[in-house]
Amino acid sequence: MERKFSIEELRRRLELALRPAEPPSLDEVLAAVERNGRLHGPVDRVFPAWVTYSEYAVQKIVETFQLAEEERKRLFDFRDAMKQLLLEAQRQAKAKLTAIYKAVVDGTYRMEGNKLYAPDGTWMYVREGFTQHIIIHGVSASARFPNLLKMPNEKLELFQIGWRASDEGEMGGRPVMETTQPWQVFAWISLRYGELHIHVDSVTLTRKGVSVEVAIKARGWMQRWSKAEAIDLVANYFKHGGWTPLLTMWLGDGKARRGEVLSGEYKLVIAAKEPWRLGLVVGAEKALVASGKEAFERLREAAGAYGELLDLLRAHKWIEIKLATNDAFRAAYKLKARKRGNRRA
DNA sequence: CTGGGCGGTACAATCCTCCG
DNA sequence: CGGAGGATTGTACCGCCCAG
Repeated sequence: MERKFSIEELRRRLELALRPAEPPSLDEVLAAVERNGRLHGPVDRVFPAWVTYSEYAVQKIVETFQLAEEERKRLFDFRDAMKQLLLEAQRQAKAKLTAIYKAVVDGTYRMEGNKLYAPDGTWMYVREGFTQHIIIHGVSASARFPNLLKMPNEKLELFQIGWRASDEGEMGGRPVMETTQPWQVFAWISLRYGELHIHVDSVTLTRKGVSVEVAIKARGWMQRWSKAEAIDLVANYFKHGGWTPLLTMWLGDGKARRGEVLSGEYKLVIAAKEPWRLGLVVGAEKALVASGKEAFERLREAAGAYGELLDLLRAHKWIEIKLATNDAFRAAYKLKARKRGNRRA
């Protein structure tokens, strides 16, 4: 059944998006990132959450990695650029959504093609069957990100291939990442360091509040692999016992199944158009690449120093690997979950 | 060439129904 | 009443065009 555009539903989502909200605490932000990697909520909560996360990540990176003065400076510049972009995007999003909300309430809006217009010309995509979102215009910046990991080129390339095989795209011959998950920004640019072009792309109205899409182009790298080539490379390395590209591919397109891992069921399932290239086919466009606790062990080992970064980023999929491979971590996690459950009950 | 605007859509993630 | 699988929703990935 095709989703029908409903003005009542739009109004509900706009109210949620514009609801006054306090900025979240760092703990709340990290809890959201650990849960499913995403940040949702009113505009006044989501943008500050992104800022808080970026500040946290940069601070942690500085504390964790040995960096030269110049590299630290670049990191702080990157953080400041992100903050400025996010706050500018927040203002623009708020202004646009407010104008649209007013038009919806007053009944002064007008539909044309895929767009809903407010009287002042502000518009939003509302096409049937697609996500309602506004485009953020002119909020972009150049920045540089240091080479934190300083790994040998051969190892770096293996990680890059995995991202390319999953979430990484291409724009004008350069690698790009568009994401609504802040941990992915840092996990990715650490492997595509150097000159970046950052762009706040759009703000989507979801049932749980808005989400923000950030696009980053790595200007210092050429895109060397097509999607299909990268997937073949991952499969080939894996056939010969290489787990490194599989780790980043799993971070991108792996199925996160925390419940199964917590109940002792260990399966590495990856989404792919041609799943047979990767392993046993388990349902439409899904491959069971490996199973057993050892598979998660291999992924954790393959991470090496990259694992330290994923640790501090609190990436939800990395947490799954840790839950599968670290008994103390799993026990602490279950204890925390139980406490939360008790409080609620 | 790069940056930016516009838009399209495949498919992953999540929700929810319904069947045993 | 749990969970398989279908339906819905959101995101990730893509391409084209234009200006500077």
